[in-house]
Amino acid sequence: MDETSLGIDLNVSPFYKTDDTPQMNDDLVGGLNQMRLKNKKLREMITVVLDNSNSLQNHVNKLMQEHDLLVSNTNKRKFGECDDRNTTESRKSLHQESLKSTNDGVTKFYRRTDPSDKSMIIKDGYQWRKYGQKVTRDNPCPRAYYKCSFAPSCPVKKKVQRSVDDDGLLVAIYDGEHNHESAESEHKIQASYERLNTPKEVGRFDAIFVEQMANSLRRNPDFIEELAVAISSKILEHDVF
DNA sequence: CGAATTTGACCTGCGC
DNA sequence: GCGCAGGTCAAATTCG
Repeated sequence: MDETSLGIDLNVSPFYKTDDTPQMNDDLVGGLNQMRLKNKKLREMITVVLDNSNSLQNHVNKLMQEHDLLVSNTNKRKFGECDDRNTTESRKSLHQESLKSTNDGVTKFYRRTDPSDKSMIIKDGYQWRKYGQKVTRDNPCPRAYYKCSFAPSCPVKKKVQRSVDDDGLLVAIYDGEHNHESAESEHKIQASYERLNTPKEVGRFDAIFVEQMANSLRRNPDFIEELAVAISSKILEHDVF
C-alpha cells in the first residue's frame, strides 16, 4: 500500500550549517517529530479511506453484475422470444423486470407479476398519484394514469396496463424525466444525515470529512511539493533567528 | 380529517 | 363537421 504513503522524507537537513543554540535545535527536532506524528496519522486515515473505497467499489461491481444478468435474462424472455411468453417456464419467473427506452423520452418498463394479483402497482422508487383510469380499445384491462407526486414541479407521467397477451405482465410507460431524486434515494440520504447528526456521530462525521480532505490532498500532485516548501521555509525561519 | 383513489364528464387530436 | 379513442379533470368516495 505504497500509494497511501505521502512519501515525504522528513529527515530534512538544513541547507547550511549555522551556529544554532541548543534551544533552537530542540525546537526544530520537536517540530519535526510533531510533523512525523501527523504524517503517520494522515497515512492511517488514508489507508482506512482506501479500504472503504475498495470495498464499496467491489459492492457496486457486484450489484451491477447482478443487474446486468437480470436484464439480459428478461430481455431474452420478453423481446427475443415473445412466442413463449406463456410457457410454464416464463410464468414461473414472477417479479422479473426489464426496461426499454425509446429516443423520444418514453421508457417502457415491463414487470412480471402473479396473474392473480390484480393490483397495478409497480414499485420504482418514486411516489405516484393516480389521476385517471380508462379501458382502451385494444385491451380489456384498464389503463391507469399516474403523475409523479414526489415533487410538485416534476413533469413525469406514467401509464400502467396489463399486457393484452399475458395478464401476468404489467407494462408501465414512463413519459418524461424526473427533475429530482427518487423518494427512496431521498430517504436514504435523509436517514444517513440524521444518523450522522446524532451527538455520538458528530465526531465520526468530522473524521470522515478530514479523511476526505486528506484523500483529495493526496491526489493533488502539488501538495507534497508545497508541503516540502512549507517545511523548509519553517526550518529556514528557525535558522535565521 | 386529510390524503389517495375512483369514476363519469369533458377536452383534444386524428381519420374519414 | 362528426365520431371515436386516448388523455385529463374534478367531485365523490374510500381509506388510514
